[in-house]
Parts: sequence; C-alpha cells; structure tokens
Amino acid sequence: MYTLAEENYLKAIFHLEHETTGEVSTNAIAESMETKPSSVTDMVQKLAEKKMLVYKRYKGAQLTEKGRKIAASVIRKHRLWEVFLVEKLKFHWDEVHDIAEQLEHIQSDELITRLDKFLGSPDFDPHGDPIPDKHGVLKRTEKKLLSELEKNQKGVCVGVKESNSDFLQYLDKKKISIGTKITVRGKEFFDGSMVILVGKDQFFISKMVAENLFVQTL
Amino acid sequence: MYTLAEENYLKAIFHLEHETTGEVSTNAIAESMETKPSSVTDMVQKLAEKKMLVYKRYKGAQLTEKGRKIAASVIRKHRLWEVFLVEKLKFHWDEVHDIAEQLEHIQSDELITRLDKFLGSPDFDPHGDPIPDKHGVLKRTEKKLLSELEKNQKGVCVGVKESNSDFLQYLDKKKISIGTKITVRGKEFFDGSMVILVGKDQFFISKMVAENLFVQTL
DNA sequence: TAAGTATTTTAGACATGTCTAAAATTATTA
DNA sequence: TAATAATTTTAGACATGTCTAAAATACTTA
Repeated sequence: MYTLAEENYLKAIFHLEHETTGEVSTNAIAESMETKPSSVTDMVQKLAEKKMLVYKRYKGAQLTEKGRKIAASVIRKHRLWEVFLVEKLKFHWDEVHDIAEQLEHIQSDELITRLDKFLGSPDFDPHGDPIPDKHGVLKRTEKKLLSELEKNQKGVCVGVKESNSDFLQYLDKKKISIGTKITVRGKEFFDGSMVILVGKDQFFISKMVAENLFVQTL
Repeated sequence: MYTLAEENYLKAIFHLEHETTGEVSTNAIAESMETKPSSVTDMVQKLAEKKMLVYKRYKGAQLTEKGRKIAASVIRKHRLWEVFLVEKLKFHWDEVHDIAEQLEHIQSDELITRLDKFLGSPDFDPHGDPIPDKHGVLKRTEKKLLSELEKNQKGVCVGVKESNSDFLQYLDKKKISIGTKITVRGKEFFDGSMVILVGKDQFFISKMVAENLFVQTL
C-alpha cells in the first residue's frame, strides 16, 4: 500500500502539525526524523505528487485529507500495539515505543479490527495519548497532569509523564492503572501534595507523583 | 540487524534444504521466491560474503550455521505469530500466512520471549508445523496424516492439510483443535473411514476427513 | 563426444531513499 | 536596505535490491 518511508514522513508531519499552526518546515521535519533537510525536500516533493500533502518551495508542507487519514491510521496502529504490549505481554510503559514503531507498519485492516476488539477497543494508549478511531478521527482530549486538578475534581488515569520502574511499581501498589478513576479530596498549597480517592481507598500522594500522572478530566 | 530481503532469502533456502538434499539451486530459490534467477545470484553472493551461506558459482548455495540460525529464528517468529492470530485473534488457519509473513520481521528478542510465554510456549503452529526453539533447534517430528494411523494408535492433532471454512467448522463441532488427542478405534479397508476417540466421545469420520488432518504420533 | 538445451552468471539499467556540497531563497539586523 | 545569517533546494553520488539481455557454464542425448 504505502512504503515505510512514506508512512513515517506522514506520521512525523501529522505530529508536527499538532504542535504548531500552519505549514510544517523542512527543517522541523528533518530534525524530528533525524534525517537531513535535503532528504526531506526530496520526499516531500514525492508525497505532494501523490496528493498526500500540499507543498510550496521554501514554504513547507501541509497534509491533505488523504495524508492525514494515512497518518492517523498509522498512529492508531502504533497505539493499539502499545496497549497490546503493556496489557497482554506485560511490558512496562517505557519499553514499548521501539517495538510499536515497527508493528505500526504491518498492513492488514482485518488484523487491526480484531486486535482492537481483542483489547476491548481502548480509547488511550499506555502513555495516555488518545487512539484515533478507524476513520482517523482523534478525540480532542483534555489530558492534564493530576497536579492541575482542584479539590473535588475527578479524572481518569490515562498515562504517566515519565515512567520508571519504581514509579510504576508504586502505582501498582496503589492500584492505579489506565482507566482508574481518581477524585481529588484535598490539596495543599505549600508542597503541592494531595489526598486522593481511588476506588474506596483514600490516601496521600506527593507533588512529585501528582506531576507525573496524566488524567482525563470528567 | 538483518534486512528484510536477507531474512526472506535465508528462510526460503532453509525450507528448500529440508525438501531436498545438498546444495540449493539458483533456479529453485528464484521460483520459490517468485523472483528472477539473476537477482538470486546477486543476493546469494552478498549472503556468502556475510558468511550466512556457502556459495560456489554454478553449484548452488548451502546455509552455514549462522544462516541456519537466522532462518530458524525468522520461522520461529512466523509460527508463533500464527498461533497468536488463530488462538487469540480468532483468525482461521488459512487466513494468517500473509500477516505472519510481515510480523516475522519485527526485531525484538524480548517481544518473542514474552509472546511465546503469553501463548503457553506452543510446539506447533496452526498448520501443524513445529516451532523452532529459541536456539533454532527444530524438533524433527513425525507429522502424519490421521489416515496413516492404524487401529489403536494415538496422535495429537497438530494441524490440517487443506483448510476451508466448512472443514474448520466441522472440527469445531467435533471439538478437535490443535493439541487434541485422538485415538484410532477402528479403520475400514474399503472406504478408509475410521472410528476415533476424542476425549470421551467416540465417533465416525470419513476418509476425506482422515486425509486432511495432521497428527503427531505418540 | 559434439550439438543442443537448460541453467546460471554478468553487465548494465532502474527505483527508492539517503547523503554531501554548493547554489538559491528567505529572514534578520545593523 | 544592504550585508549577513539561516533555511531550503538542487545536483550528483551512493546503497540496496530488483530487472532484462546477453554471455558463460553445465547437462542431455543422439
């Protein structure tokens, strides 16, 4: 269908478009892909010929609807595979990126349909990023750090900011994982610590923990 | 690690070595890979430089220990993924080859270690072919058609010869799947039909069925 | 064993995607 | 706004893996 290089370029440009506004520059693409600007120019011209993006010399690139859909489908596959690796194969959240980077290029619609079903049609990947649906629609989501919530606000845990084994084990112990509902019961000004409700358990967490957990506000 | 083309050549040669004896000819490789003999010559020379096989002009190729191990690891991955697709994603046995053909090239030892464990370290793929172990050792197995067994012999179902939906549904109904133990209770000369024991159920099967089921004799 | 046939290799070309070095364009700032 | 700096593109080369056409070698058989 599409080559590996094509998919990687479209994916990179898709991400860059979400970080800034307007056209994406050659240099920005080169940097994010760890390649040279001259290579990017070549490739972007080819993608423009294939109507996957619009390109004007010296002005940068912008995905077309076609290009956007291809990129979203690759990202959907990436994130679904990450869920598989963490939920089923018990990888840690920080070990799965490179493997998903390969798995995202497997070509089979039926495979992804079945994988999605097998995983229970998850909405978020293990890093808390939303999974585009099969039409390439990405729910614009309010992903916040737990530390940004105020007293009495609720959120669903959707991921961690930086993951390390100790922190993940701490979360395990506290029975916090993706999908866990968290309610803020109290918040201290001076040190940013919180008291939160998880299930029926209420406990204290430090600022460090609150600043490392992503939640989806409810 | 190794390129896609390298892995595919080694795999094809590995299979051909098991079908005949001695060196594998350029033409045979070309035919099995649906490519041209001239392309094979080029590639085989490169693989010889990398010590993955031994090659003499006009005399064909033979895998070295190194090449054999790489090939076996690719085949191991292919067959483990096939088990995953059938057992976990509920694909039919005849739908999984093309997808496994892509998945077999994913590079990550840890992934395969975990996948193997997740699947319960299976010994056979859904077609009844043995899965090489992590050291590339392939159990030489006595895969036979059920029709070749005599009265009172036992076997474990390891796959089907030709699979079609109707036949797979028939097996489902009779509670026969990979790993199922089958005992031959009777065999008729004139039409090749059999009476077999599956679990606690004893029933009649036609020659057509007996000639389409692979078993591992016990 | 010589001639004809089949197999295999070589030579040269091509497609994809990358790179370096140099040229062109755009942006900055004095 | 002219000079300088930064960005971007072009030109030409290279690596991988493929192909066709032609040459070399091996196999068959009369």
